[in-house]
Amino acid sequence: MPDSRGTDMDRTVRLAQDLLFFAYRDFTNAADVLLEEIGLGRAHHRALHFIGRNPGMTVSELLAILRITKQSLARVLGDLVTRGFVAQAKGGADRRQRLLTLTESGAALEQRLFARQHACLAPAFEAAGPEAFAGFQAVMRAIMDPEARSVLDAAGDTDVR
Amino acid sequence: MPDSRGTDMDRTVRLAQDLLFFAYRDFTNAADVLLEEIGLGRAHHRALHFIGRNPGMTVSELLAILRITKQSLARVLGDLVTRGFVAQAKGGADRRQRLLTLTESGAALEQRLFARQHACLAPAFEAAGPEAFAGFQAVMRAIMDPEARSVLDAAGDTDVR
DNA sequence: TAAATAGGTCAGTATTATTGACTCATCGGC
DNA sequence: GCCGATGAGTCAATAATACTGACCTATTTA
Repeated sequence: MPDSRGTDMDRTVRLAQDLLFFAYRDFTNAADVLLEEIGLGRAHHRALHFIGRNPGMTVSELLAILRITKQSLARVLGDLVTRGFVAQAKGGADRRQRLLTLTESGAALEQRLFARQHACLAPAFEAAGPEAFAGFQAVMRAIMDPEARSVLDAAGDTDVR
Repeated sequence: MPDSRGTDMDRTVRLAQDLLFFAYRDFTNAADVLLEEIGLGRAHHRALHFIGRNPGMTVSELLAILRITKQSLARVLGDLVTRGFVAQAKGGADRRQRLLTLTESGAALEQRLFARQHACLAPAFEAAGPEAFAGFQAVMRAIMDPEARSVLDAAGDTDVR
């Protein structure tokens, strides 16, 4: 006999809190074993993911997406550059910028990490069906702030349908 | 001109990675300002949330849900008990157990934190509509591991519809 | 030329988590 | 009633991720 208090929307929000916690936990866990083998953390994975998704992006752009400080990113990015997973090139238009790309081995690593999360997510989407995915996408987009939505659109995350 | 490589499902999974990252980030951020005022962290919020949702749960059950170690929980739970937000009662059937409940002030605090996330989530669900929410729920349930799904069911998270 | 911007760096600290090794009280089966 | 298993708590050391604040360099722009 759970929460029978509150409005319908209150109960919906409580449910959603649980859904977000468990789904996000298991989604991120999917890549953890591999990350530990390599000796990297989730922060490194996030950086690899977004650099792979937006090749040639600047450090500022990555900072804006991750919403962490320059000093926090420095450690992570330093590790990735040192170990040869990420390359930095001077910007053409603005030579102060460092354009970030994955190296060949960085792309290979990202691919292996991607495979883990693919194994977690793809069966879920198959099971739930395309209409459910459309609803999922609509809700997730509505939850995030407008700036994140435009980042998504800029990245070419058009409805995959 | 983004990822045109990979299968349709590959692109769907890439999109989902972004959706999960941004939505979860902004969902958790919603309560952060209030948490900082109170001098607590997200880990404290998670504990308050699940204790409020499952009153009388044991420490073991909470550990199983959060999937952290006893030592990690000890700090968080210690803070919450010391500051009078959580009460511990000896179990009736098994007196080794400590049954966790929110105190009056704990429930009040959880309510204030809940309000922040309500303000983030409710408008999103209103905007996306009930069918989208159903799809969101189906996908999120499918992403999490079976154990988490049964925790959800046990908590009375029946389809809110 | 001067201010602003992109990026990097050093130093110190906080939060959340980990592993490992214990103690104590209580339960349950024999 | 004893004894191993279990629920909970604790001490100590460490790691990952993040923060603030203060600087520095190179480059762009007004």
